[in-house]
Amino acid sequence: MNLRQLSEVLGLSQTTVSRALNGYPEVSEKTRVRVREAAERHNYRPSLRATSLATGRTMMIGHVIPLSAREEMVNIIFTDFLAGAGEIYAQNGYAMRLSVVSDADEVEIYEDMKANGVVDGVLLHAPSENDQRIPLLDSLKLPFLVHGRATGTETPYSWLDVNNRRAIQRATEHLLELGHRRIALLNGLESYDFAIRRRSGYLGALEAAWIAADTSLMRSNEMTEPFGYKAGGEMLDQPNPPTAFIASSFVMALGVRRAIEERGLIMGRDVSVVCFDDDISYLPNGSDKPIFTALKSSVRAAGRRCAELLIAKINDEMPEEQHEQWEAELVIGPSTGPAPSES
Amino acid sequence: MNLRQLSEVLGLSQTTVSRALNGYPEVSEKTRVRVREAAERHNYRPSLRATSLATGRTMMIGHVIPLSAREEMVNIIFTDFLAGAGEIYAQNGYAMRLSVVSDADEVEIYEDMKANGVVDGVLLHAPSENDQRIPLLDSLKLPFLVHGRATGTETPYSWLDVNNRRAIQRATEHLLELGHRRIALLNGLESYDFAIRRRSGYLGALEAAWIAADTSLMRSNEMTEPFGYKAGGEMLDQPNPPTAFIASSFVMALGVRRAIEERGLIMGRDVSVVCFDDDISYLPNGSDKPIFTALKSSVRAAGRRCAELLIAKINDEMPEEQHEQWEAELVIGPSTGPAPSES
DNA sequence: TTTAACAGCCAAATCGCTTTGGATAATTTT
DNA sequence: AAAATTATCCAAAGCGATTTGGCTGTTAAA
Repeated sequence: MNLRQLSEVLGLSQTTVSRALNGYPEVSEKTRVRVREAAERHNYRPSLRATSLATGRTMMIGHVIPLSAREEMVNIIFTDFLAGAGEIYAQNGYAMRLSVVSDADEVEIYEDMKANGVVDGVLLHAPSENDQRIPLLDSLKLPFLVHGRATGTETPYSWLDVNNRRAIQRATEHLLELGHRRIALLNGLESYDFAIRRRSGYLGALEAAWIAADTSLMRSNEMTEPFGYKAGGEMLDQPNPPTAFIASSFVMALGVRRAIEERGLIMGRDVSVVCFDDDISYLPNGSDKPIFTALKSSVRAAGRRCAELLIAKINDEMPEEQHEQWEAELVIGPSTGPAPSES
Repeated sequence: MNLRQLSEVLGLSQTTVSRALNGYPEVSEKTRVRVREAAERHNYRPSLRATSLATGRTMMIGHVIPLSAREEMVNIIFTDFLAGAGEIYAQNGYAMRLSVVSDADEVEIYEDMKANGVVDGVLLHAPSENDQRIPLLDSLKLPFLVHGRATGTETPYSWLDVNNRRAIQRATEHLLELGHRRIALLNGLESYDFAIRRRSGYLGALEAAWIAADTSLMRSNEMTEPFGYKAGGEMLDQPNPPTAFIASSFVMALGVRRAIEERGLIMGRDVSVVCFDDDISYLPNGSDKPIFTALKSSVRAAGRRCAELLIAKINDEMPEEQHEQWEAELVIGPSTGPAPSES
């Protein structure tokens, strides 16, 4: 049943039926009720295809996953972030459009989305330093919101981000206060802006404590369990091993723990570990008591908020670019303790 | 630039331009080249909105996430499965449409999708026993493919599934061969069909070995790390604890391991653990050597294959319903060993 | 040489909705 | 009672593609 058929059944014009259903005032309350009832009775649902051609809106929000970033992004971020965003989208009548795309096509896909008119807005993930997608989206006049930030970008844009620098700085300070001097950083890929900021927080705290950074204690890679295990193990096997680790993700910290335990050491006594915890629903940092000392910030909540901001932007309810910076919460767990005295 | 403008520029009719670009034969090779070049030059891209209204196809495939299942589904399945499916979609010009929906609306959403015409097909996740969505989708004549199976459903439908029964049966047999007699099962939610099949495999193996099932050794819940930890710990604290565990997911097995180690026991010596391993990219069961003895089957590969099958179905290249059952591979790791002798 | 077949192109209808610009009747204002 | 509003409703023009049914010349068959 389409609009024409419904209007014929009712003996009304398509205009009136359309207006009645969409709540326009040029329709008497009596007919509106009559139309609503008929629509209900005949199970009429407007074709979104036609509506979007007529209105230019698709009620879809685009998320692009570049193939190269699959390992890191799809999993860590897309998992809970999308669940959060999806909730808000649903509440507002939107749906998500995910497209996996090879890196070479990454610029073109945004032009396509604009020209094709398949989405009303775009959520940008995991920006790098000086991310080219931002000026591109801006020039395309496609509403977008960035989850994270891109240092060095001159185009103004709206974003929501965790204060990554401050978070890791606090993690480092916490370890310094416990007397640690050899603190390792297992970071995410430093092509991403968040990882750059985290390193900067780490280096800042060390510098403030007059400790020279040791490059043998700094590694950066995809945030997987095996990388945490491997890099952590190698550092522990060094002649002058670290007494503490900062891991950029919970999953990496699991790997570090495995390396520690495999060497007969005890986490929290012999070696301390702090991690950044995105508060992943099915991999929580302990349900009752935490496993790791961590800087915690819910990526699902971020997804929700990003969705809200983007929808506001699409609806032109955002007069100027908005920025939201969240502070991560320091949760003390059993994985950190005083630095072992030198022996 | 739209079709009309392009055709005006070329001095051709819209019909001819459309046909030239879409490879129809009623166009001379000379004009086709001319049209292609002009399209390229003017950066013409057909509006998907208009195309889909005209053709009735949207080049989108729907995935529905019911809110209640968020914890379990979004994460475990959606993570790698979507990455795999997304790859194939991209290769074929499709994109994914994710909608998060509250349970009450779950039936209606499919009717909506059909009536609205927003997707060309649907991928059904995590079917339960006698899943009502299957007859519904069938009656709606919306092409769909089920990842998993739904026991008790009479409607014929196409599916791809792992042989869950056989997998867990083999896991159980492996432990029995090692001499274990008290084997615990930590299963996923048994409202899902896969969990029912796994339990059935477990019970079947026990029965074949003339061992009575002990309900104090069977638990079922969301497949999270904390649940594995909690249930595993409680069982170990029982007067007559199990000597081996079967965990329905890798993440749960991590929880079990934590419970084991916390009690000063050694996994693989004092207590054995086998798990089902979906081969999650960022949480692999060890990169070089496995952590757990496991039944392994890549959920990402399943995503890829499901996408292929569904696309074939949409394109009417599937004469009758197809079924594909995959066998999980038994990987022996250090987490299993002979049952400790009674003392 | 006539006729049939075909290659190449086009005008116009179609998909199903929204929205503009009236038209008509009822109501209010003068 | 006439004029000006206002409340309701409608016809038709869009959105931008695809596709049906024809209309011309050319070429091949009779």
